[in-house]
Amino acid sequence: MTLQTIDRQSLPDRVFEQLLAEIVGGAYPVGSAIPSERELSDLLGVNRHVVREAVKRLEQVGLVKGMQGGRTTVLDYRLTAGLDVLALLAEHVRGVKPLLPLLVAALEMRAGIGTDLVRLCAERGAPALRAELPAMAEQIRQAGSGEQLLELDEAFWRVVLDGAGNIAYQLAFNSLIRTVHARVELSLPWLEDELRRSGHRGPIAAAIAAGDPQAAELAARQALTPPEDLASRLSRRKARR
Amino acid sequence: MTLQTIDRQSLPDRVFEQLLAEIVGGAYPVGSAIPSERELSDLLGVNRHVVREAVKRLEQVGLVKGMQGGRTTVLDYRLTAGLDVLALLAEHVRGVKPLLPLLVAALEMRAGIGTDLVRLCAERGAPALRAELPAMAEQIRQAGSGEQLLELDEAFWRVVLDGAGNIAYQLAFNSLIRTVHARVELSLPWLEDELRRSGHRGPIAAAIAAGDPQAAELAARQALTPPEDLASRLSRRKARR
DNA sequence: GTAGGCCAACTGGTTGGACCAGCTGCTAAG
DNA sequence: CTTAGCAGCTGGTCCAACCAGTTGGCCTAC
Repeated sequence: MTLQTIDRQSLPDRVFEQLLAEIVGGAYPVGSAIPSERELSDLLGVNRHVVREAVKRLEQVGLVKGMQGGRTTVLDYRLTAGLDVLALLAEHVRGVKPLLPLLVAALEMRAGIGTDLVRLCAERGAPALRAELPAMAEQIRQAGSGEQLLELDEAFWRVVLDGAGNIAYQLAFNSLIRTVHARVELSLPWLEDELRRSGHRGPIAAAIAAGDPQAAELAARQALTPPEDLASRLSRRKARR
Repeated sequence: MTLQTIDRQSLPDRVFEQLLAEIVGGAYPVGSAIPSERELSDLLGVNRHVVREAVKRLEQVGLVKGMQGGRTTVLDYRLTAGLDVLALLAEHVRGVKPLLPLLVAALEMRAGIGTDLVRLCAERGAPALRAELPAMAEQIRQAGSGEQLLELDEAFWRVVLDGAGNIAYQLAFNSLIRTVHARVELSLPWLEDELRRSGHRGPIAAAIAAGDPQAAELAARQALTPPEDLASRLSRRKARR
């Protein structure tokens, strides 16, 4: 038998997930009110403090808005939520149909900020730091495939992020990484494809190390731009499982 | 006397802010533990549930990590936090020195995703939607200056976001908007500058309406790229107050 | 002397119940 | 018919426990 880590979710976590699924699933339309804390407490058989914590989390990520005395109402997350919800959505959305657009959007954004990042890194990264990249790319090439690729690729980008020296990009990258990790079964095969297709980050690393912003940008664009048929390819993979 | 809205912050909000300021201020280095819930409860003269809620918020945004039985320790937010913290940092960081890099980073990111956005919108936005933009640009031109500019500019970008049809960018935009709004006194004058300098979104709107991705990208790059001396200009403004 | 297990004293997690504070809609007085 | 006001909701805060893990030191057994 294979042992696996048991997920020890706290009660508020589980309540949060249920409410999140209900909300993004459309059970509570924008503008409508979710059940009161006491009601949820009864319904879920859990203390009011617990549901309170869960609701507060929803509030913080921008999915609902509560006010003292009034009810807690559902917001349009596309207008109020920050990038952090993307991972939550990817993780808890049910069914492939609504999931694919999320992942494609994340990849598209990764491509956009990725090209900008390599340019910035090539322009202003410290030479010693930039010189590390080719070796890391070589490591990626040798890794071949598997979960280790995710780690190595992330490490590669963290160095680039360091070189670019932009905290906003750094934080956005964390959000995107979390989104991708939320669905490894979909994102890992795609990453393997991408790396194989584009020279395992080699061209990007070389251009940055050489301090050539234009070349780096070009290499990144070629490597990261999601192919036209990405959506269909991802869904085929999913269907094959 | 001029009346102003009184900020009715909840207790957890205020505790959260204090802890946030302490942490980003370096009072608790990465890896160290913050005081226990009971200790904070005593220290701040507030119920444990209140400090608990505040700590939970810190945990959710990725600034600390707690576990049952163990203490709650501080994380390196640059590695663990999502883009949502940027606004929190901008709002609660004290002093101009650490603030400016944050705003410059946000502007840089806005430029990066902005150029990508207008391209996507020009490529795949519905013609009717794209046709709205020139009129909105004209509105911006006529507005001249003032807080209304922020609203009009935001509305403009929301239409572009709609046309680009990328949820990740949409959410990231919300995070950036919040960052900018956190320091209106700095961001508004800069926005006025930018709009005046770049034709009040007119060139961008025209290119998108014409369905010309390359032209749109070029116009956005010219309009949004922060000038070299941005940091010094912002600080001079600040000093002048 | 040291490796090992065990226990006490922390930590955060959860519960119940009470009361405060503010919104909302019904209702009774004008 | 209008309107002031109260009743019954909502979320916000408090208190006082107890449960459930982690940690570190003591203390035994080798």
